[in-house]
Amino acid sequence: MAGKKILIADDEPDILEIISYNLQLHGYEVITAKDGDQAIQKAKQSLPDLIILDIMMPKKNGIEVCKILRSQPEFADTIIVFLTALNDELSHVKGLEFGADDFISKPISPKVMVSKVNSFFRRISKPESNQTIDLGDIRIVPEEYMVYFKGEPVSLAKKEFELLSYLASKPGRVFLRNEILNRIWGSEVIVGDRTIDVHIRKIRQKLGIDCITTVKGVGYKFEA
Amino acid sequence: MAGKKILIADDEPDILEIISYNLQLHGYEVITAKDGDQAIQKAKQSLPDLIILDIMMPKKNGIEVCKILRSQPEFADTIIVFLTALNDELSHVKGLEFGADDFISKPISPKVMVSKVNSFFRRISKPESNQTIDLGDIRIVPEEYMVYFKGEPVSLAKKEFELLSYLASKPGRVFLRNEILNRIWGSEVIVGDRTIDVHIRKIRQKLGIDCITTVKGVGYKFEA
DNA sequence: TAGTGTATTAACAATTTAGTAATCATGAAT
DNA sequence: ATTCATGATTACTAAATTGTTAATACACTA
Repeated sequence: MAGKKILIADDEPDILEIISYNLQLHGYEVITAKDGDQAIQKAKQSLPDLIILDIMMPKKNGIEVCKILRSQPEFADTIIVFLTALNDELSHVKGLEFGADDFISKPISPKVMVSKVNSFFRRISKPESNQTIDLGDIRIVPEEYMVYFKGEPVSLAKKEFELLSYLASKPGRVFLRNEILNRIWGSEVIVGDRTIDVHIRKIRQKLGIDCITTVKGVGYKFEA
Repeated sequence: MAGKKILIADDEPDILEIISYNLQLHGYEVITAKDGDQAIQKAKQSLPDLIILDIMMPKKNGIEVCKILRSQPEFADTIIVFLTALNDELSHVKGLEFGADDFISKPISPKVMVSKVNSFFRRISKPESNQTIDLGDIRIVPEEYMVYFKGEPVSLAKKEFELLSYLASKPGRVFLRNEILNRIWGSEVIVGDRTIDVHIRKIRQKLGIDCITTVKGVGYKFEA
């Protein structure tokens, strides 16, 4: 795990200090930020592997920060997690809707924090992009450029296939329109606003079921 | 895929019955076992090509069975997969540690099961380049530089033969145009854009059936 | 309830990509 | 020397994919 960079943004200096001390002890390189704007600025500057955002922060809150970062291509593979109050279900839901990968509930002990962080990296270290994805009735086989729904082969066009694979790579997680554009079309190409929608539509049509959920104003997510 | 032997071990007779019925329909020979000990005993006796183990079984659980089988040389090349509850991450990790090749999540429909099983065998089908390839109506004999369609010899030119053999070496798998160029023409030679197409066309013509599927924007794949 | 912003949809246009047939170059076989 | 098969190229056609547009539909807010 050594050498991984972690950015932590929280407006309470005590928390920042305790957490960063403990993460450093375990060989992580820690960058801190005390508000939303600083978080964005430092993130761009140091390109961390993991970003931990408190939801409640001055300047910009965690969700806004996440949204902004996620729409930049360089943060496509960065793990972003939120710090939330223990029973703040709402934030949990919203967070996933804005492209977060996971949550950590406050209050949290340093020990638990470290072990969670470890597990993030463990989990991430194997995102084999052309591995078969298997979720209940839907199976996506990149090697064959084929999707199977309840065992029946469904043939999707290239863009459709790429789009579906991308969304399905992290079921439940919302991908912002910008993220999708960056990933599927590349950051140079510019396509119209409705292009994604149309491809999504075709996928829904061909698969026959709606495994892709729209999150208005944000993006799309895959759900089994 | 015909003639492949599959051993299924599960303690629920219903599951056993449904799955084995469906696999038999597709030409597989199925052996069943209702607990861990029986699974081991029947595996040794019939040497199946694929073993499907439920994790939770009486006598010995799936992981134990897998461990024991893997320690015997005759099961080194056998595909072993686990049946697990959908989100049982732990079993997944443990399973891989003990030599499982893959997982099938429960609940599973017969159709999905059959298509997964098919793809296991497809994946395994050895890429020995000058071995006779035998797929349904088509037989490719490298040492004769000959292809037989329903027993009738079809003579292909060298490039055509190489191309077909290459594609047929992994049925179902899509080969990118670039992969094909590198393999058949070599990386130094550069040939025009339409060259592959023309050769593909000749193969399709000579064989009379379309066993080669085009994946637009990607490449070609062989399908029986 | 009208108004705003956003997504869905279908029809269409543009573009990209593959299929085809004719042609040429090469070299082996007659 | 001529014929023939192979393999590559070309220019053209056909088809599928991909992107755009414009007309709704939908949800939320004022």
